[in-house]
Amino acid sequence: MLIGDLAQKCGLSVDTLRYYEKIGLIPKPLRDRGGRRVYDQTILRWVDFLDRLKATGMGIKDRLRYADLRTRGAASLTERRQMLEEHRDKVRSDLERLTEMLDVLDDKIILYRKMEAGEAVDPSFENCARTEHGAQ
Amino acid sequence: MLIGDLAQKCGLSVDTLRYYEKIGLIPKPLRDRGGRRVYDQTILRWVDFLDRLKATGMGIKDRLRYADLRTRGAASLTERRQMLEEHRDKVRSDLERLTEMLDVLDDKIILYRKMEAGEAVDPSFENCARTEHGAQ
DNA sequence: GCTTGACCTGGAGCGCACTCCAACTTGTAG
DNA sequence: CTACAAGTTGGAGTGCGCTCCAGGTCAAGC
Repeated sequence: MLIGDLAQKCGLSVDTLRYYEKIGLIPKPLRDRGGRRVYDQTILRWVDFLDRLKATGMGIKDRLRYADLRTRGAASLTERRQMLEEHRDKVRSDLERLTEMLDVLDDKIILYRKMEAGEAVDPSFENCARTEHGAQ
Repeated sequence: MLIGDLAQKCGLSVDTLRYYEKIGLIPKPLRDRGGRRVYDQTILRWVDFLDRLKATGMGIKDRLRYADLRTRGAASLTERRQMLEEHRDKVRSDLERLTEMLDVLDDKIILYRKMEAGEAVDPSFENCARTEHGAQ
């Protein structure tokens, strides 16, 4: 599998893959006679997992740290688990914050609908800590 | 309320507040005789709301767009509602993705624990699309 | 043999979102 | 009156995460 195929399969650009290799996020692949990178299937799982870490808000430094641990093999299992546990906790609290915000958004959307309908809005909404109406 | 007080109350730095003003995210406040910015309480709700939009992944461009609409007053209610609805949908799908990822993390952490305990791991995990073990 | 397209490298550039700095003015406490 | 903390400005710098570019090589199809 050449870099273009991998890019297509994992949804990253060729440039991004080379960038990831440069900073050490993905291991250096073998090369063919012509010097082209040749990947095997296993890289796909790794790239996908990296993508999940990224999608859940893990920055490049921590992903690098994790990638580095990974290259150390089984000896780093415990450290990796600890990283994942910390990250999981972070994701959990992100989830809570997001859920909360979803409610705020829903409330606000309902309020806007009412205002659009010309309904008189309870003036106390002015003092609702979760509301920013902005109708000046 | 001077800029330092506001900064403390809303948890942003003085520099960030001035930056937000510069790019148009927050309205230009009145000034006192000495040229210092003087904020009233209402700014707090707005800054908090902006912060929520940011915390839920709305970029600066969209926050700017929203801020701009806000300055137009009631005439922009519908557009603002539409923006919020779109954003809410995005947040909802983020939530789903995050929840899914949480499961992946939990699975992986459990797997790591087992591996740490020296348990033989079902070789089929190699082929589990959601798993990236990295134990080389 | 030649064209075409995918690959290679090193390095520059970019958008976001701040963050810091120098040099200056102003308000307040002792 | 003086010291100093906190404010002001314009502009430069930072870190992240890519993204693009020039100039070159290589492999495969016609």
